[in-house]
Amino acid sequence: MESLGRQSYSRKEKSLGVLVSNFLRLYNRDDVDLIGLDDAAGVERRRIYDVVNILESIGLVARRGKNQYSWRGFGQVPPVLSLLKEEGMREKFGIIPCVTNSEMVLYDQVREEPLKLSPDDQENSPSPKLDSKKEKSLWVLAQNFVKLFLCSDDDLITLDGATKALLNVSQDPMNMRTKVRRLYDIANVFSSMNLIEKTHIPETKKPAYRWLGAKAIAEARFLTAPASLCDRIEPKKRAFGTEITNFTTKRAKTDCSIDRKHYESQNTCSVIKQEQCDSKSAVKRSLPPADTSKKTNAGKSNNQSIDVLENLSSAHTLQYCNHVNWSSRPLHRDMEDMACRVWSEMTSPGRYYNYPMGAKNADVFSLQQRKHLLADQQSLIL
DNA sequence: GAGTCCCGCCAAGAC
DNA sequence: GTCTTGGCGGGACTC
Repeated sequence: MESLGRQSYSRKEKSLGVLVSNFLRLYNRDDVDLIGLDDAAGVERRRIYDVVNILESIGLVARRGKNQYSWRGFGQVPPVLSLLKEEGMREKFGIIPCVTNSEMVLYDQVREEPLKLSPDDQENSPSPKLDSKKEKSLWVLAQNFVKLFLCSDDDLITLDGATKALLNVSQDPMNMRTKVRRLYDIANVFSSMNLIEKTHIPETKKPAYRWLGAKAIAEARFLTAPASLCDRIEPKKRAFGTEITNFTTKRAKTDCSIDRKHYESQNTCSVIKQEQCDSKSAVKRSLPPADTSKKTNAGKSNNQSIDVLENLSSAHTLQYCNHVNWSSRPLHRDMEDMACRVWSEMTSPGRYYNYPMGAKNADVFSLQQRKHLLADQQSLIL
C-alpha cells in the first residue's frame, strides 16, 4: 500500500495553489457565509492556516473566532487593496493622509488587530515578543508583498527583490532563505487566484511576478453571481446610492464601448485611446470641471465598476501625461487606481488625496483640483 | 545546482 | 491539560 501510494503521489496535488483553487471553488459562492476550518480541512490542516492567513490579508475572508472564518468575497478586495496601497504610498513617499473612523472600522473588519503597529504603538505594546511574531506573520508578509506591487512602477517583481525589500539588508542569509520560502507560499496562493502571474525578466530570465489585480477580481466576481454577492457583502456602498435597477454586469461588459463614447463626448478631461489608434501619440490629460452630480451615481454602480474597468482596460491602452510628468502604464493599472480612489472617496468623502499618477507630492494639487479629478475619474468609470 | 515549496516539528496562545 | 494556531527550517522535488 505504501509503495502504491508513493507511486501515485505527486507533490503538486498538495500544493498551496491547488488547495486555494479548491478552497475558492468551495466557498466563492453567494450563499456562503461561515467557513469552518474543520469542513475546509480536506487536506492537511496546517496548510489551511497558511491559506486563510493569506486570503485574510487581502480581505477575502475574515476571522470570526476559533475555527471560524467568514467569507467576505472578492467585492471586499478592492477596498482592502486601496487601503494597502494608501499605506504603502505613505511608507514609501511619506504622504500623510487622514484616515477616518470608517476606514479603521474596515481595517478592523478585515482583521481584528490593526494592520501594522506604529513605533509608538510598539513601545506601548504589552508583549514585544507577540509583536515580533505578528511582524513575521504570513498575513503581514502577504500584505507587504501586495504593497510592493501596488506602490511600484515596475511591472515585474522578483522574489529576490521582494525579499530584500521586505527585509533589512543586514539580516542573515538564513533569515532571507526562510522569508523567501514564505514568499513562495504567498506567491503560489496569489498566482492560483490570478492576482499575480508568474513570468520572467526578459533580460536575465529570472523568475518574476506581474500584478494582475483588478482583472482577477473582476473575473472572480463575474463568475460567481456577483450581484447577489455584492448586495450582501458591500452594504457600505449602498449608502451612497439608491437601488440599482437598470445596470447588469452583462450590460456593463457589452456596453462598455457605448459608455466610453458617451464619456468622451461628455468629458474632455481624459481621453481613452483605442488600440487601432496611433500608439505613439500621447494624450494630454487636463482637469476641467466635470458634472459632480455623477458622484452619487458612481456609488450605485460601484459593484459593477470593476467589470467595466476590466473591459476598458483589456480593450485599450492609455498613454497620458499630467502637469507633473509624463508616464505610460497599462491602462488596467490606472483603472485600478481610479477604482480604489473613487471607492475611498465615496466611503469617506473628501478624505482621499487624489493626485495624478507620478505626482509624488499631494501638495501640488489643490482641493478644487482634486474634486475635479475625482469627478473625472467617476465619469470615466460610469 | 539553483530554485521551489511540501512537510511536520514545536512553541505560544486560547480555551 | 488539551486544542488551535502558525513560525520556522529541513530536505524532497523540479527544472
